[in-house]
Amino acid sequence: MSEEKSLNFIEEIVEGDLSAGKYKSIVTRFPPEPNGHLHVGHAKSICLNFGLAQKYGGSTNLRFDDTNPTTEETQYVEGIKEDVKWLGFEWANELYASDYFEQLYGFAVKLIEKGLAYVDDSTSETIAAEKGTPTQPGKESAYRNRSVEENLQLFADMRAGKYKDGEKVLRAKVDMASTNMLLRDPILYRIKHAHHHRTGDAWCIYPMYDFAHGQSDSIEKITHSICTLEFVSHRALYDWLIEQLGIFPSHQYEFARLNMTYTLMSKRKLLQLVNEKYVDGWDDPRMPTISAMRRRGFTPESIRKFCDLIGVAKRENMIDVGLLEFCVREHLNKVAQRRMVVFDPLKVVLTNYTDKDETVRCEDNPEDPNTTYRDIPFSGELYIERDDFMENPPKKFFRLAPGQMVRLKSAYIIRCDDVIKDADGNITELHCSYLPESQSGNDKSGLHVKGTLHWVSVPHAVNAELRLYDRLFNTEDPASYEGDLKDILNPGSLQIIQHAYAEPALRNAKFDDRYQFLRKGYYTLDKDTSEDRMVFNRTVTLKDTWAKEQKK
RNA sequence: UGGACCAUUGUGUAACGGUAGCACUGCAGAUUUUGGUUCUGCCUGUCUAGGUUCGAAUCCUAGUGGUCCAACCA
Repeated sequence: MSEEKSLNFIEEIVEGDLSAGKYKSIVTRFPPEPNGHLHVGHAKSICLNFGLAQKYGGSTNLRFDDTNPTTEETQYVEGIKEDVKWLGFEWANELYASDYFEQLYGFAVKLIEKGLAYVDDSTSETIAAEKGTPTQPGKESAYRNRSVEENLQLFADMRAGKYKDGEKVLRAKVDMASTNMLLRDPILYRIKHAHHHRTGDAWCIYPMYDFAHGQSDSIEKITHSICTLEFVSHRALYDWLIEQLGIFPSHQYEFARLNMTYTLMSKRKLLQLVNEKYVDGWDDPRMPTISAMRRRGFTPESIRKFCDLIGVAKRENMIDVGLLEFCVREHLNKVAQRRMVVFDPLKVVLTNYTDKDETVRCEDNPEDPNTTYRDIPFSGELYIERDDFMENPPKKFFRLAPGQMVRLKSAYIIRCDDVIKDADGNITELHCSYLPESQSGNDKSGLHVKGTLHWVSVPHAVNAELRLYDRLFNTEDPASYEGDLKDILNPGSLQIIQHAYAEPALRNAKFDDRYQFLRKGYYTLDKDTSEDRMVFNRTVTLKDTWAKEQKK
């Protein structure tokens, strides 16, 4: 029996509408503005919109809200499409608000004819001043009562390019005294002599969000138009315009956007990080963008799982970034190929090992019942992790120490006999003896050791560069920090290990392969990899209870 | 100081007038040739005050707290 999963409030609305017969099927949309790249907050919205249509048998449009030509670029359109696809969703139609410019113009004319819109010659300063404040009513514009004919002519002249930017606007005539600021004669059209990424120079007037979004929804017969909480007060205008225009009544529902600890979600600030070179582009693996998470090695499955776990509600929230990491680990644990890589080498010489061409067999993924195996070359000179050895170990240190034994993963048990140091007292290598009868899978030693270490054979080791990422900010809520962003950047957010020693199987690593470097973390090949240099990104570390124990 | 929306363990999210549950985190233990995984157990919560009701997290009122609204941005 599968357990009944409770519905979120939007699913309840949809189920209510469906069972009441209000709609036969639903239509949703994901409406990004192509002025930046998508981030994990958008992923929440994507999963919600596409997920709803999937669950209830409907369809979802991808609609670019491209009504502001000065900030929007085709480059972003392409990036957004790639991101949505990568997340695993298919849109029914690829649409653009700019497809509707002619229709929208017609809607505006209709409003003018109904006496519900007028051309205003006021400067933006005047309009702002007359708008009033949340506690004081606004003042009606001197141009508010122009005749329908005059408005029609003026609006046509606006379109014809007779005026300069900012000289005139088209405003709705609603209520300057409304307690809802958005109803105080909102601007519908403004003049912008700017090149549009799709319509080129065909237009010099562009509709505002409020006169494009709801109308586009209506044109596409969107049944459930889902957006974030800051649009709650827009809903009154949304409904008013649809009613006055007498067009298909789409309905808007609002949910709380995603906030996550240690991460910035504002497109403006993310752009700033890119422009001021605090990160290396939109897909720098430390960014919360979809493209960055992809490059870093997150899987679409794990992001979808995350979006499922965080839920959908109207309460402001702050999700622990650890939950995202949990979802990534959970999925990667199931699919990642295990490999051994030594980050900070300490040489181990097996004094009783007589050279033979030996390989040891190791499963690629113990979580996979159908796991494949690979042969790893073994030899008398090995690298282990420097911090897997301690000369004076504390209690419960299950790794290597003088006289102590550990198992080398998939190979033998070894004992540390001698610690070799240079003139300055630095440990340069360890002399150990191995127990031939302790061979992995064929252990007749009768011993059982607490610790198992990863290792790499010195003569067979291949070189790789490792990029270890940590949170970009050192404050839990960077969005609420008011000073300079660079003051809260985590200086250790990127640590590069130039020369790590990897087992030879890694030489065949391909892009999109997911690896678990044993006892270290999950890694994936970075696009900076070239013929002569392999670069791996750390997707996320493994849980490390030993590190936690030590902090106590 | 106007209006709108919101308030459940540390963080999220359920409970639709009838036993406050789930996940993450944290803690303790078992298993483990990854101090990973897996498994078991445990901790912590209904913003406050009134009211309605046999019974309130749920409904009502007031208060308190948070978020949003005065871009020719979306």
